[in-house]
Amino acid sequence: MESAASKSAQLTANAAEDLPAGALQAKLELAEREGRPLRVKLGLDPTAPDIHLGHTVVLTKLREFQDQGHRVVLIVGDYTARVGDPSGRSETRPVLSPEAIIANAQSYEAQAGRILDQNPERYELRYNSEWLDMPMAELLALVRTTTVAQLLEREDFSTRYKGGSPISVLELLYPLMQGYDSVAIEADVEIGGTDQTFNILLGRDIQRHYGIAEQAVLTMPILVGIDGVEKMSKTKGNEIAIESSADEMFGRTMRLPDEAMASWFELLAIAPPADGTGARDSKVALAKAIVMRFHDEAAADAAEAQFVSQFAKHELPDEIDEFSFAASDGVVHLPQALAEGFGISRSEARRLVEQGGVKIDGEAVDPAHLDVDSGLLSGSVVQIGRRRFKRFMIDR
RNA sequence: GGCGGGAUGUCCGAGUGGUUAAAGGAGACGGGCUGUAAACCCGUUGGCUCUGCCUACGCAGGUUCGAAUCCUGCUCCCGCCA
Repeated sequence: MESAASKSAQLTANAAEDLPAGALQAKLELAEREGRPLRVKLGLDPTAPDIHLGHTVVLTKLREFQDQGHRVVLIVGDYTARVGDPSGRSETRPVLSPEAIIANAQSYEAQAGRILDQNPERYELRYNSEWLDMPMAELLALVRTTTVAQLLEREDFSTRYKGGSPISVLELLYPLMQGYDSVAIEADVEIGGTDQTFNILLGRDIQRHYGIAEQAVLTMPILVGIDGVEKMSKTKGNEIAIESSADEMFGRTMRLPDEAMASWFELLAIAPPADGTGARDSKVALAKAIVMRFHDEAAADAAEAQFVSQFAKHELPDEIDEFSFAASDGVVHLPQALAEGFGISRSEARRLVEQGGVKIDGEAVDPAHLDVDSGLLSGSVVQIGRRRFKRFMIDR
């Protein structure tokens, strides 16, 4: 049987920090001694309904715990989402309606099932409203576990405080509530991104105040988005959703800056190509591996072929959505048709035409001729830039 | 309770009566180059029935030939002192 030390080493291999040092290994030893699985906690912020690669970094780590026989406890922060987590943000997040939170959580759980083992032996899902919707007296008991000075140690709080930016009491409460989650479910280990380090560590203090064994902390590095700079997130538009199509996954991966590739290979636990492989080929390998993970090998090959034909050879994509346009007098005013077909404004359509960004069947549109014969346009492929295509069909 | 500061376009941020659809930056988008990378160059970035018109600088009203800029009221936000 594998030793706790080697299991621990395996789990911390691509992690950012294992706090306090050795705590994880101690927990693993404890589990062995007591012959029980560890309860490994992950808090979910139910604001974004779609799981993207950034989420999978932590989920994959949880899966490793499951594969070692431990039990994952997902906490849907339905109650805390009414507060807003200020992590890494300079401003307060908007609050969500209870309906939206539940819908998001369900969608999240369904998608998380693609990575996690949802066998009840190894998996548990809880909503923190279950215990956070507490009487005032209990809240006060929670609040007295922590001092303001402790909270202000958190970097973004202290930065904002020093800079004279607002910090609401509600935000200060967030780490306390998250910590109480660990009390409620008696977490042995809590996992999160490095931006959660403070919150997770504070959870230990709170557990101690409640007379519960302190959790081990394991943080994972943050995966940058396809812009190569910012944390992957849907609001920044730099994400790759695990539900997206093979072509989209492939294409979006290819837009990743070279410098970010190494971190993607590591955090997504994809074997990097042999030394000496060129940057572009490495990226292709990365893109294929990602597609393979969420689709299959055939899809990955197809996506690569599609990519090569479309972007290297400048051929049309295999599948082009149709757009039916209405034509009166047998003439179509292009800005209007483009606006309707691509969901942009007419002014924007005009600008694109002027800049030579609009092509009909591969021919750049002449800005002087914005009215085109509807019969000629019908059946043509209209393209904006490199990535947007629509087959225009006359609507009889 | 007292004092002070603020609300501008996707974001940040200039602008205190007149070529201001609003400097500059970021981001984004289009073109060139290319590996849908980076770097670099050029251009665009409120809407429209587009040599012009409409809308826009927290909300409402007012002064003025003319206001994001001045006045009044309102809403919201923030800091400091207590």
